[in-house]
Amino acid sequence: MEPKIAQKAWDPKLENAILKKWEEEKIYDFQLSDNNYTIDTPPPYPSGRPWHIGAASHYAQIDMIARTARMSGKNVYFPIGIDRNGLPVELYTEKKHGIRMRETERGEFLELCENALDDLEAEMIQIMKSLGLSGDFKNYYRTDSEDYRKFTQETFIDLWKKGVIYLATRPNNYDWVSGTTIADAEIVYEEIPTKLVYMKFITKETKKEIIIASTRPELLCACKTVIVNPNDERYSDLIGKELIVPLTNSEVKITPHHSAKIEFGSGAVMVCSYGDQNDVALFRELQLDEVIAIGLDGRMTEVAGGYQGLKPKQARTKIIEDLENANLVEKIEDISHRTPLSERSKTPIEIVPMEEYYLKQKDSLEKMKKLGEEIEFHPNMHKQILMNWLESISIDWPISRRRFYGTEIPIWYCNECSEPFVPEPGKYYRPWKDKCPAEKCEKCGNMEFTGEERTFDTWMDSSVSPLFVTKFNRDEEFFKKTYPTAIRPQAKDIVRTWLYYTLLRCEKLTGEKPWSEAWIMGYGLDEKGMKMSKSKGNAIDPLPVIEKSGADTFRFWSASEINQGYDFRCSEQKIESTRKFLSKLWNVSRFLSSFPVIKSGQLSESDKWILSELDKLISVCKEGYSKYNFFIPSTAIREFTWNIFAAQYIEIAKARAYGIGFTDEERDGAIFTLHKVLSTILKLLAPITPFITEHLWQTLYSQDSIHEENLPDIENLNDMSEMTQLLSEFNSKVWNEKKQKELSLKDSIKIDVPEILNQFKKDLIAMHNLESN
RNA sequence: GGGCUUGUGGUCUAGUUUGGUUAUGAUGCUGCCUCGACAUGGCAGUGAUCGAGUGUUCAAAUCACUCCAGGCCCA
Repeated sequence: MEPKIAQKAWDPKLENAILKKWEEEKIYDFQLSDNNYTIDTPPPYPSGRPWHIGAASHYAQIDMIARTARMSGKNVYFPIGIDRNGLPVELYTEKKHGIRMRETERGEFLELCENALDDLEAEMIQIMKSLGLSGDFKNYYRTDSEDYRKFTQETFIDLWKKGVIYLATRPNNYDWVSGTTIADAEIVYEEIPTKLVYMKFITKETKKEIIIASTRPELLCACKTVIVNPNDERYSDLIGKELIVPLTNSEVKITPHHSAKIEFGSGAVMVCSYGDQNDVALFRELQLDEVIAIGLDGRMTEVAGGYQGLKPKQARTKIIEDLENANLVEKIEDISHRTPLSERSKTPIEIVPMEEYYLKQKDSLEKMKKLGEEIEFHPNMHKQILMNWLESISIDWPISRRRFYGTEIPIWYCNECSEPFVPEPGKYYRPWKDKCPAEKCEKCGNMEFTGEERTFDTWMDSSVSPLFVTKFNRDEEFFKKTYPTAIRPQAKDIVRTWLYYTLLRCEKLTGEKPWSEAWIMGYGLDEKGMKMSKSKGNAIDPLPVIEKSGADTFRFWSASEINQGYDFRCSEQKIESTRKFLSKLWNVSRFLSSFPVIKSGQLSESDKWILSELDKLISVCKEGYSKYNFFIPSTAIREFTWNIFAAQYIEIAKARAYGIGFTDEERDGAIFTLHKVLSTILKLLAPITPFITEHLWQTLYSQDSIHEENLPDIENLNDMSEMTQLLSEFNSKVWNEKKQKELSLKDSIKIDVPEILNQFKKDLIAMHNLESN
């Protein structure tokens, strides 16, 4: 009989037609029911070309989660969104157009950002679609849409009213030339020659001289402690004693701290507000009172006494002079110092306390730990990232940014008394250009307002994704039936940001956890295990890879090569070689397509054996799927299909399937079993490789989509797995002997079937053309 | 500098939780083979002192400690 499948290999080009069919038949459309399974899909950020191949792999696996749930009988809600707020697009736009954000009119700059995002987004959507994501593309959302930003603002207003948001002045990176705070990403470091001044401090009790080296002597007035390494024997008897600071004559304590390097300078370090980021950390850790020595104008403040009004560099020259005149300098070394500069103005940044908005989090940490305990993590080890982070949180969350492309903070200030006005929720507010909705100030009656120019930290937007997709505050029934969502799939590098902030915000807004499970994926590295980056030139563009090898190949590679939660290496060669398995599956199907699909037959012992192996496979796969660990089913299916089903069983059953020397009932047993095994394999594999399984399923077994089927159930058949190795050893033995005697495989040979394989004797004799006893 | 994590044939990977024959599978390489699904195939072979060291034990890839190298996040 002619095979129904004519082509000799799986052609990835067939994927396009299948995609189109799925779209036309709307098989993944979501209708609200009582059995909803909501995925809090990560909205990817279009930060530049090409998209990260690790991210593409990540989304392929998220789709496997959706398909697994769907084939387990759940009503899957799989929203698709794009995250579009934040710094990267601003930097991308500045570079692309050769402009500067603060020198460009705000509205104009926002438009350029939006256009850039549209371009990058189009490519990401194309990749997600061609990967076969069964998500809701028709209603995909953007975090910079009016709707989403309105929602972010609403949740902020809610929290403002609850009193968990406050303004506070804390140290920030500050570029006094362009008058703005600087994100860490905008700092560049340069080696700059500077003077290391060895100054004489005096112990209060014994009047002993202690030498302390610093590159920032102008900050003596802001010195609050001196640290020494606890292992530094020179100072061990001075720990806890007081020192007199030169010139200012204030008193500070000597504190032990591991960050003091014994070999640098004199080993004793003065801690000032703020010489560098280490000072900030120490002030926080040791709970010191900060002194503001440098103001927003970039000049020394009144605490600097006689140096007030000077720029730090001028003050430094002057203070060194004064120290030398007072004989308070031991020596001065010329050194090269790694200095943080503003990328923009190329001037050294200062760390200056500035007023920003904060969201309270310190008082919620115990609650967060409890929720963290309740959420099931896949793999469980990554729960530790969250727990460790909760242990180390020491300040509240600063949520305001002095940037343009983000959700605006919806606040106006009275020009007269500075009283803040926070509007009613329900509208999208842009205070930098919109008129204040209030007629007059509630406090003083003044009618003039100034809009807030700052935007939110981008995590303020992303952290409400589960609330946005479940229509919190906008569709009560929908929300009730979809929240808390089922699962949060995400990458491991943003557990401390996205996962944590989502937990925090959702708890504060709803009192509940946002999801029951969290699924954490590792990071995609290059083939040598190094981080991929455009500058290193080792980034792999996923689009051509998917176009060449096909989405199923890419997906099967992702499933079978990536151990759950661990970092993984990406190599084009590896991806391409995965295709061999799909080819094997195709040809097995092609062979079976020459036999009719029948409902029953008389099962031989070999049929019972393969069905018992199949039963074991089902149980292994379902166990893997229940943990959303696709490595387990993909490798188990490959092993079974290739090395047991194709290599052993098909060869054993082939002669019987052709019916030569067997009764019709015996023949039908083989044909029935062949189809039963293949159709089960296809269903088991459908969540991982949706295209080829759909094509084969519809060609061989049904008009309907395989993705509307359920995963097969085990039948608890008698375990015959001890036969598997015996059969394959016997078959190898026959094949080897024929080879040694230079016989063709169809030639007859005299070998006895061993006693233990007696039950398979008839099949084995026909298979090998044995002249047997 | 701190926290978490990884290190198994040329390459990738299973096994480490709970120590126990000859360390799993894929890929690569070599040789042979067109036998009625498949040369994108079949068969056979090659190849690992399990990152290094020390310790515990009758027994260590597996447990403990130290070191080296990579990754992620935070300074």
